[in-house]
Amino acid sequence: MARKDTTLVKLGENLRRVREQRGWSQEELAFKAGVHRTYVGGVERGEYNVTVLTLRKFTKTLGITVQDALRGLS
Amino acid sequence: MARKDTTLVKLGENLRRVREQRGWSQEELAFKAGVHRTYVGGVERGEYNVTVLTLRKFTKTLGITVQDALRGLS
DNA sequence: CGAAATGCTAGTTATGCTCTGTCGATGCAT
DNA sequence: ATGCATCGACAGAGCATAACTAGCATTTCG
Repeated sequence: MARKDTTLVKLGENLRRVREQRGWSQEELAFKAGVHRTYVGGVERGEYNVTVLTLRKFTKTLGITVQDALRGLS
Repeated sequence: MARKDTTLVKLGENLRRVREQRGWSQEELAFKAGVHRTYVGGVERGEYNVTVLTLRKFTKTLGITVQDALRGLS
């Protein structure tokens, strides 16, 4: 898909920031959210065009809203 | 995907409300947003798990933010 | 150094999205 | 009252890609 689209990069940055605040590794977040480890990395790098339901898995696990995750996108 | 998931139904309701406020048919919105006619209907009915970039097509066309579209989801 | 965390690639599976077409409801002409 | 056009719900088939998985390379940091 639109690899490295600025919207997706921004989303990835937001998710990574929160994950690091929680002190979790990508693998920990992946397990808690029920997705694959390498997928978390790809999302954080803005390489995947995530679906709404998958995004909700991340935000619920991280304890933030979908709005938070999408904050500041161009 | 998770057809009729409450999150997707809510998203669809939000998008439909704005489209109707604009006085546009599904086909008009589809054309302006660059997606297919039948897909708009499906999204509004909560039958599709939209991706972030597709959601942005809708929100940009409708002149709202992604946050607006995702407002009030359970 | 050495181990854990992450990056990256390639291949597969599941599904997002397109496209064609049918149907019933509605409205508005003639 | 009967065309006939627009609109939206819905199905089925196919293509594009989101998401999963395994494996190894690289970075990070004690």
